[in-house]
Amino acid sequence: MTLKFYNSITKKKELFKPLVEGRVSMYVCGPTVYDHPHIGHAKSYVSFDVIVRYLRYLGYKVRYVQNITDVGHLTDNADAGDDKILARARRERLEPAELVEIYTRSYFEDMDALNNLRPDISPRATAHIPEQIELVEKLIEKGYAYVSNGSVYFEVSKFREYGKLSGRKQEELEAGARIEINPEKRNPHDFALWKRAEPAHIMRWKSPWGEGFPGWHLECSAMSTKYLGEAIDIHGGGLENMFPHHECEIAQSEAATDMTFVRYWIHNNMVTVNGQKMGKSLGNFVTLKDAFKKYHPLTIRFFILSSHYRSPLDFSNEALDAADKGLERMFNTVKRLRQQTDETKNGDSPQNVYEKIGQYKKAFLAAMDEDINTSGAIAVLFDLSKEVNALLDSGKGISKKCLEDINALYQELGGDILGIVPKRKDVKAELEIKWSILESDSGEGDSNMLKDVMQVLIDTRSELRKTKQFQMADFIRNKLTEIGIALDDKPDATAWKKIK
RNA sequence: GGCGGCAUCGCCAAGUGGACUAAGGCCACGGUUUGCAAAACCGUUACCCUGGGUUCGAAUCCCAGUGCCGCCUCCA
Repeated sequence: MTLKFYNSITKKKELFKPLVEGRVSMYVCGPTVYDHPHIGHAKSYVSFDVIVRYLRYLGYKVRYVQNITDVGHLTDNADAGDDKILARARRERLEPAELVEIYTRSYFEDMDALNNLRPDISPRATAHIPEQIELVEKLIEKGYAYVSNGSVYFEVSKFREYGKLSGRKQEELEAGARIEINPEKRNPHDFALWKRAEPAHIMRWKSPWGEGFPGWHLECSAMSTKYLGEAIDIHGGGLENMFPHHECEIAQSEAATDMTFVRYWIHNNMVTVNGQKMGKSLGNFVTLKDAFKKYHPLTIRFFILSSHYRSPLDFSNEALDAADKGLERMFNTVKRLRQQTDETKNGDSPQNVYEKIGQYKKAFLAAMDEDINTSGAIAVLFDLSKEVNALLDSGKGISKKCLEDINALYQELGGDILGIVPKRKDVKAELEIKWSILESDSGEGDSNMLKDVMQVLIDTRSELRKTKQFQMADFIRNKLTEIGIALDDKPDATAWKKIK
């Protein structure tokens, strides 16, 4: 195994070696479910999905935990005001639990559409209050935390290594720079483990310190420990969470266990929209539901994977359009391949084809091994497609077995690992209805009547072409194009598809 | 103010010391194919922000500059 990850805490690419051979424990910070997921979520979770898929492909038994934060972080600063879930629930006149349920479902819906595999465990923060309280108690016992007026704070100065992930030194953290001084804290950088609930605060739980709610870094420490143990292999999340969130997680967990919390920290970069940072508070975020109206979810997945997970990604129509076309090109090849597989009876299985398959596979895996270079891996898939198209064009009789093996390679690399090449469905039906697998509104919507009418038109046009009445033939084709149907004349038949 | 990142063809985007005379996608142009198209295939398009330096050798390392961005407040 030569898989390497860029480890944020060492700032180096490192050979990946899990704690327990053959097993990987992986925790990724999940969404706060107070709104529909946006394209930033897509980038993050597609990136980690591919990491999980690849680890599994390499034979690791992965336990992938991704939390659902259903108790809000605060709206503007760390110490005052409503949390986002409460604010939103109030606005929509819903119970917080109701609100959270709606957006949790929305989240999974969109992640499913993007072809992300579900995490093995999706623990809810509110379902783990006892574990969180227990962790706070432990930190108080060990002298890392103190109670102040019904709240509990972590005393940062007690944890020497605070700052080791983000590179921030405690002395450099400017006191009160953008945080209001909170008189309950001994030091402005101390962070809340448990907050006292004001009377109006609905989401509240009983605790040894009175009624309150957990601080915003606590759930990840508590739940990752519960499901993955005190030391885990991989912790993933967005770059913006490096500080303070992950830094605080390290402090809490390591102070409690005296162990190294995480071996590999993996951070993915952010999405910008037309060059501008996209942020929930900036209000310029694009929800996935909106994006899906314009682009197929697989186009968005492909677009995300066409750059590196540690690079920022700019979401623009031009870039998405380009991705859409690129993906369609790849799909066309796969489709041709599958179609020809069905039609082939017998032929050769040339040795050099198998040699090439081996080379492409090797190049693909080499790219993935280098810190999940999906961009490079996709390039290999395009090289392969060029080769396959040439092979299909060549007219040489290739055996069914050989074509099936090429398809299997697409399925393995583009499907199992990257999740962009759909599984082979009923290709026959697929071809009749739409030749682009990209089309989302699948053929089920097409009535038999439409198919019959199309067949009549195509047959009529074929007759015209046979008798060289090209003007009429072109007239039919042009008229169909105008109403959004494209014709494709092939040597033996004519196919049609709906276009945008 | 502190910490960190990025700058590669018209656009997107890999590559981070030697087979780079720099991958791949989009776009454009030329060709093959086609009745004409579409699709496909072939070909053409970059000295890697600027200026120094290290090295036998740099897009890749170091220094300076310019520009852009992120984090330091919740955010994937």
